[in-house]
Amino acid sequence: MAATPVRERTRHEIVRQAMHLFQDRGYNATSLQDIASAAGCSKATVLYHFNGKPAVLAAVLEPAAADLAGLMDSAAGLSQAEAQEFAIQQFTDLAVRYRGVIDVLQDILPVIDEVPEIAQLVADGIRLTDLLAGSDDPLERDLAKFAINGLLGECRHPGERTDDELRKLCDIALRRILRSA
Amino acid sequence: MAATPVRERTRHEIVRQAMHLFQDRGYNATSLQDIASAAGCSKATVLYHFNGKPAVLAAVLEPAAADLAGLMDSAAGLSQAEAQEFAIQQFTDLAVRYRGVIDVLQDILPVIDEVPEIAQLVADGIRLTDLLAGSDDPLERDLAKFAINGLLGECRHPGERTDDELRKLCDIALRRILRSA
DNA sequence: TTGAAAACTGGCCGATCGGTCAGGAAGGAT
DNA sequence: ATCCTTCCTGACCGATCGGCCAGTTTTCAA
Repeated sequence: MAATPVRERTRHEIVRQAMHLFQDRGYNATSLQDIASAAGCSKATVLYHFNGKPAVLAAVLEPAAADLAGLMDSAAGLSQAEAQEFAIQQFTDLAVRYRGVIDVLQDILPVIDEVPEIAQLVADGIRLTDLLAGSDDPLERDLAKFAINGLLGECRHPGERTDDELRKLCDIALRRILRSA
Repeated sequence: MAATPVRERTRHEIVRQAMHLFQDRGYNATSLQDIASAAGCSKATVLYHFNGKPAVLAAVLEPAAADLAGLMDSAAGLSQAEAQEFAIQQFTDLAVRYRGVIDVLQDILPVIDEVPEIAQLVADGIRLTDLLAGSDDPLERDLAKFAINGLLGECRHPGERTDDELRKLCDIALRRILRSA
């Protein structure tokens, strides 16, 4: 019965269907009409609840962005070595939990800086790179970026791998490339 | 001078400008009009020389695709260990030489199977993954895919790194993740 | 029951896309 | 100079996109 207002029910369904469509076809290839049809409402309704298509994207990414932001807060004050181990473990977790959402980011990368709605997410992602690097060495920082790119790509095609398989793969890959224990 | 027919001169300029635009804004975000304006001709001229937008993409990727195909031929008959070392060296070379072109692929990945014009390039890319894996172990094959994804992402933003820096980075990253000598 | 607020919608708009076509301009061999 | 081929273009087309708005339906507290 839910004291859930009508507003939240529709919003939630729109976000849910948008996530599925963004995963399947990518953000750019998904139209507001596609989202509306999948959610069982009109395109105008989508725009009634969200202030434009980028706002829908931001809502889809919001849970992951919030978790990442919290993760970054928790890492404050750790030593470089501690932070790297922390980042490997937590980011692997995050990648598995939001594997579908991360997939969505791939389609946005070329124009990610033109989407102000997710600026905080992008900023936290860059900070995460620093943590993963575990050092100020430019080479190690590049390798950390390399690792993140690899991981982003590997989260594609959900369903082809179980969560545990993906977790193991991410953990091994990150530790190999970052040369962590 | 130049036995170069008019045809080839215009075609070449279109491909050259298309490559730049695909790099800067991505394939999907580049319109035929953008390409035509940059090449100093009309959109109709672009479509006179190329049978549709995907054909322009195929022409941009053609040199890299040809080199990759040749590389795969050379690898035939090598043992798994030999092939892995061969793949690491040659693919690093290829990535550096065509760093801009590889960047273009990023924007196409979600719908790459819907572009028949570059099917051979895709097929060779998959075979390359097998070579890099150096084993039939599914984990190693996934790690090879992980490495390729990382490398694809790292070829972005040309100009931020010199060719030598990129070569070194790719070599180190591939060897770490593939645990090769 | 009623009336205002919230939720929702069909229809329309301007812009942009890839692509087509009839016909003009340029070039070269004769 | 003639003529045919190659090269090129402006105008146009249908489709689709994100977004907007006037107006209708639904919800719910009073």
